[in-house]
Amino acid sequence: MENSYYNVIETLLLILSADEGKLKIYLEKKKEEPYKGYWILPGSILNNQTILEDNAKNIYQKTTGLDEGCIFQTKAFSDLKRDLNERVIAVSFVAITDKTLTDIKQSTNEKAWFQIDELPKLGFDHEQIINEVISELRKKITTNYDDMLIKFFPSDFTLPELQNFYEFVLSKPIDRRNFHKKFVNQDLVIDTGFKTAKGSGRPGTLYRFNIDKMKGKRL
Amino acid sequence: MENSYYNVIETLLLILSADEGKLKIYLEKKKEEPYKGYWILPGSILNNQTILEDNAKNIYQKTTGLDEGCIFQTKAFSDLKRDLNERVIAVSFVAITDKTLTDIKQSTNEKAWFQIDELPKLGFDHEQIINEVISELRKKITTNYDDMLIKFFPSDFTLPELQNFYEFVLSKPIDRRNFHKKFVNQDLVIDTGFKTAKGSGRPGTLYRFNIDKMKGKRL
DNA sequence: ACAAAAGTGTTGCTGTTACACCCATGG
DNA sequence: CCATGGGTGTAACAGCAACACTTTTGT
Repeated sequence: MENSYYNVIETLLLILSADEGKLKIYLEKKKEEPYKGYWILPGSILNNQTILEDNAKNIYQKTTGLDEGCIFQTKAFSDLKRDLNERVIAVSFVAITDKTLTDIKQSTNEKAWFQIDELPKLGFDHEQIINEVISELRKKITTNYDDMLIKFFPSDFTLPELQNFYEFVLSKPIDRRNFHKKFVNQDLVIDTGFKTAKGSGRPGTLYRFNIDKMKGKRL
Repeated sequence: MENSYYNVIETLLLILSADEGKLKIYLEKKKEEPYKGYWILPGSILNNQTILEDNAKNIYQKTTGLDEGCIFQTKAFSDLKRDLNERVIAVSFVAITDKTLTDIKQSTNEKAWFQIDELPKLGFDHEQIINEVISELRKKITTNYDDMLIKFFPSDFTLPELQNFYEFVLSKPIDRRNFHKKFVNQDLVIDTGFKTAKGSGRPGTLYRFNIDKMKGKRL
């Protein structure tokens, strides 16, 4: 590999969702060598007539079938040995999907969702990329920096569900009464009037975020 | 320009400093066409045997003469018309320098420091890049996210000096007594025992950040 | 009736806000 | 002695942390 000012760039997508009180990521199983049988992030090589954002959106669309979505750039990775042959620079993006889109949540032999603390064997440096990006993201979610917590709950949720996710991301437990009080007393959530139906135990109140109060709110 | 999977990448450096209570940026004046006489960010084309971080460090070293420094990656810009000929992807980095390094602060015809709210005529899309990156950074400084405020004050400072910078970045005034109390009462700063010498008016107490208390502290 | 999950109240502490006067230095 | 800039106290309020029991549902 000779010295050159031309570089190969790929876009990698971390498709995430708050599901069952966990932070989950979508991965695909590699069907051919190299890394056959390993899991990888969806991605695509960038051509010089496309901007990074469009490349990321295209992957998102092809992968999930969704047109809209919260997608944002995170970090560029440029280690010389990232790929097996020439150096490929990866620009990572995060896409956040609503937990209620259960149709794309079906696991098959080729694609599946994983809790970010239970990742399978990953190809290339994708494990490192996921860890770096998620580590940054955890801080943003738990402080609601860039309104990141809101983005994971665009539709209705119960406070225990929100708390489970929050505790999972924060990796430590929080007092339930204080958590509840904070959101209700400060009008950060709005009672939809609906309750959860199924399951044992008392049904939970379904809330949604009060965007006006929640935007810019620091947790 | 034909379709290809090879891309040109440049690294652009935003060298910043908290000086005289303002946030300032280092710029260079372009001596040749295109954009002759306009100001631009220092930068360098990336070759495929170098990682982005090293490229940024090299620019920093050549520009400031300093070996060490707080440098971190911010965002990649990939608009098709960024450059005049083929599309060049810019990966921006921020470098924060100590305000006390006054020797590199000397303005010449070719290089100078500007307050980020008083930028000169800029070449390429560098104004847009600066605005985007600084807009993100302002939020981090004022909330001390990623300990960003600390990074701008590695050495001694007076509380009024810190407050001036803070108000400049936040773009709104703060009560002096409350600002003082916050930092002193919570032991976020340590009295060095020294005072400012020159100037009219009562000398100010020189503090430095109490790193243990300040790390992770949210303002 | 019991198991499972959701809901709630009080108290003390800590930090925030709003507000006006005194102190140390140089000229 | 005056101009300039730095340092300080208090009271009302808001949010946070620590604490255990009751309510609603399904089985």
